[in-house]
Amino acid sequence: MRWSQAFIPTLRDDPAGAEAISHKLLVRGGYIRQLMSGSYSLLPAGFRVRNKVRAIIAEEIDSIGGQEFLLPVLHPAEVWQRTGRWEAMGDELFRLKDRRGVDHVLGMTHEEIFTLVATELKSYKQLPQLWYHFQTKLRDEPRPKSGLLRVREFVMKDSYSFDLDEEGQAKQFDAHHAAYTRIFKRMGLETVPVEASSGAMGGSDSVEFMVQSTAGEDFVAFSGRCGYSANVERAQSRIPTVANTNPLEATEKFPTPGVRTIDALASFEGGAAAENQIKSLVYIVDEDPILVLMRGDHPLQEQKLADHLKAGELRPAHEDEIVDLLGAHPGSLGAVGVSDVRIVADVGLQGRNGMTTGANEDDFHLRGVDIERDIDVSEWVNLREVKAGEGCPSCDGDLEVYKAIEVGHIFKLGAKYSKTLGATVLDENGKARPIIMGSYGIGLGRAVAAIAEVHNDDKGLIWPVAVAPWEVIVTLVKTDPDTMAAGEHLYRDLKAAGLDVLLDDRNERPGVKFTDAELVGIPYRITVGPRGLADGNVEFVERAVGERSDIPLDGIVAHVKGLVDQALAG
RNA sequence: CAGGAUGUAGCUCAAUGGAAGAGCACCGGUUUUGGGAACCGGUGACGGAGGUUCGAUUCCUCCCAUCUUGACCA
Repeated sequence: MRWSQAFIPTLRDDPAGAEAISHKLLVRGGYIRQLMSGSYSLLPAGFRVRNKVRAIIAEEIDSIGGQEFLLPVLHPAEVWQRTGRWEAMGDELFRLKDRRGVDHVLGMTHEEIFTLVATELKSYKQLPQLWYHFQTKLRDEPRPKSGLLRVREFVMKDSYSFDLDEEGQAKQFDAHHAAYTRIFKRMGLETVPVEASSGAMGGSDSVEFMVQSTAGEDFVAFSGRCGYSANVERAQSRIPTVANTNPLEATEKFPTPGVRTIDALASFEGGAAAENQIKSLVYIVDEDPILVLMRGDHPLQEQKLADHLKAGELRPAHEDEIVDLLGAHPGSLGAVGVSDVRIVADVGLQGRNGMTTGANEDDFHLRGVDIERDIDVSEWVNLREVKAGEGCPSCDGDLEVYKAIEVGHIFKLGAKYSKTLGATVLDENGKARPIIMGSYGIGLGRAVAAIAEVHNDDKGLIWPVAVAPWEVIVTLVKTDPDTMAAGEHLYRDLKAAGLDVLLDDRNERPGVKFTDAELVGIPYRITVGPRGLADGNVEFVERAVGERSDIPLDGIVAHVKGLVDQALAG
């Protein structure tokens, strides 16, 4: 490609309102342009990067037996209604009607449609299967942000495995795990696989591939000693046990005028330390209220609650709903004497007595509460969100918590979709069995952004060779006939060697060209000018290193080719 | 959906209740250049609808859009 003919609109200024480094640099480097919130056009350079990411993924998924499909984006609502996700997905699902008034959805994922195709599988002899496609997903995100990191329209590689039994599915899951590790490594991403919640996808085992980055939106709990890693949505931790104090024969109601918070009760005369309080939270789960109990100083991890309840929709109850249910306002709530509401309590409260909690009467609390004795707990669940500094659950080290970008996610789906959509095969005994499935996703744009987020400096992007839009740029420092001729020649030789080359033949000041090359982030630069040519040399710079060296013109192609091959070999 | 912020030229930003400016970009010309050069000339903007006012880009209301802080996901 000749830069003089190329559309690579670089910008001097950061786009207004951009926070994430990848967002700023991808816009400034001429890779992407925003159409609207959460929707970006990929410009030629951006498209090239994405295609390299795509190729790496396709190669690795093919290597574990993947077969590429292309399934529709427009789906009949009826299929989503059959699996219950028409309701479960809520507002995030784009819905539309056709001219006859029939409901349709724009696919946000493809479990349903792939499963439908899989209903043609009839015999265990046809299994296992591994199917995938790269397809646009549309999600009406509540809040798109950070450029390509969180958008409403994006291309995802999603694969789906089909097996006769859990054992076969486990193999495919492990194969994906390994393939994902290779994929991300090849594109220059250091990932950590973490235990995760499978959320609305519905599944059992679930592993997310995380890239540590302050631009990320997930929090990962990590033990440097043993390597334990888990999304805080799932993470466990060890905390010191709290000894019970002040047990009472029976609960005792006492006035607490104006006390509405844990802190206020802790500092209130006759109150109790946060660790000796029971925090009572009311949630509405798919229309029904439930009462959630936590130790006063423990935060609730909502996803843990949602996972436990297998909830579709989960939200804190509104104040009027709370008053209707318990007869008091938030700040004076408790579970003592409550019998007609499901009560889910955190395991951190098990065995506790002498606790203080709201009396379900404004301005009154109860002390001396023995949880097992006084509260009708329906189930004990781990609901606490871990904090940095707490003990690792699998070694005696401490946990740290860092921000991360989720670049890949793999799930075991079991028979959830095959059962409801009728994807069954006959086993050796001629008995129909629902196919056991797994699903595995990687967002292309997000991967590109994650790479950009990690590989940059104050001058711009620094693409790993494997995903760079061009592997090498030839910068003509002057556009006189001799330099042009030498540059053109070199350009042809580099291309003949199989390299992706960009020739900067623009009639611009050298400074402009150097700065642009650095912003765009091309890994290797060859500078051609009259000065060097007089000695038979060109100048060579590796973007990541920045040091210039003179290399004979007749050896430069082999030099660069060698470096590129080495980089691609990993 | 709730809180906060912002909407002025292609981009990044100013100013103003009374004829809207800059830098960069772009077009024409001079300059022919080893780290975002100079000069001359030129094109080009007040998100939308109401309201207050003699007069609104400015003040008010609503709408829309974008960004940002909280729950979903690749």
